Amino acid sequence: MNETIGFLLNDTARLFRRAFNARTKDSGITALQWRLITYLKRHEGIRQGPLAELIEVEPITLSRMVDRLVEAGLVERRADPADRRAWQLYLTPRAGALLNGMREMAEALTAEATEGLSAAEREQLIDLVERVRANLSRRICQKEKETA
Amino acid sequence: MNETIGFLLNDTARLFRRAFNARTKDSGITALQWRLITYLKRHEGIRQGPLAELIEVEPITLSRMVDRLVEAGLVERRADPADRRAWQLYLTPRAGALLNGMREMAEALTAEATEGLSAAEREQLIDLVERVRANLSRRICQKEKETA
DNA sequence: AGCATATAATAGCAACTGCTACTATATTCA
DNA sequence: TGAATATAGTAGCAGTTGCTATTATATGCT
Repeated sequence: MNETIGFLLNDTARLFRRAFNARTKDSGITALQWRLITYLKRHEGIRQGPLAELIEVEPITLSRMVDRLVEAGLVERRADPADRRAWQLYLTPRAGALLNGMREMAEALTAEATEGLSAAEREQLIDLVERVRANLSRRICQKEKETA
Repeated sequence: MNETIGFLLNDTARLFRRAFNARTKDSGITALQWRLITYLKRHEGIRQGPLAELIEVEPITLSRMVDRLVEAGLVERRADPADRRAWQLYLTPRAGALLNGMREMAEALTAEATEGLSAAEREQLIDLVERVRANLSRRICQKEKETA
């Protein structure tokens, strides 16, 4: 009732993260690192800036996530031949191996989290949250409107 | 489509937090601190452990959040006369003053975030996310089942 | 060519989060 | 009463996140 949707989302996301991390404790990879890797798999060679924009985090946040993944031997930074300021990001073979083991667990966790929801309700949940995300996302990018 | 509900929730919650914090930058209070204060307002005198359980964070997480709020002069720790290990938490008058100014902003932000959603859809969103949260919450507390 | 501006990435700082381990106090039970 | 156990809270460590400022390089304009 007096529960704000923002806090509700935050709580739920945190519980999700916690459950995910508890299941991957031994593999040494966290929920968010796994997510970054799944993005990277579909955009190999991407530079940090565009990747940060893609997942909507600040460049510095991505930079440090990449730091850890490089240190863990899962991601490789290669100098961009066209721009000496930039890095291109690539997965290592080790990351690919990890991905396969994770997918199953992630799907199982998603199933547990949405237990009791019908297929239609799951779709609706995703649809509604996506619309909220789009609203919030749009709001942030409105800084660069005035020059148009 | 291949967007996991967990990551979607996480993203949306993060964007929400970011938007909230951008609006309260000058007041020096963050989204999560505000949330803790709203809980505290309804449970003055509560001890840290029960409060942590209430908002489902680890005791140490709450402990450090309280540290910051005490330092900011918004919360007061008083020794529990019945248990010398425990603290009772109280809001300072300054916190009450802050609360009033925030509520309006929070409601406006919620309205922006749910723009384009009908009243029925908003209710459904909250209902669905609450059910997911309950699933995740239950799953964590299952450690202490076997002794029953 | 040379200067002004923009961009890619990072450094410092701080808040949020949780795991494990620990201290201090309380409770239970022999 | 005294030892074993449980509980309240905290310390250390590490990952995630973003703000502001900075460095290095690229681009645009004169």
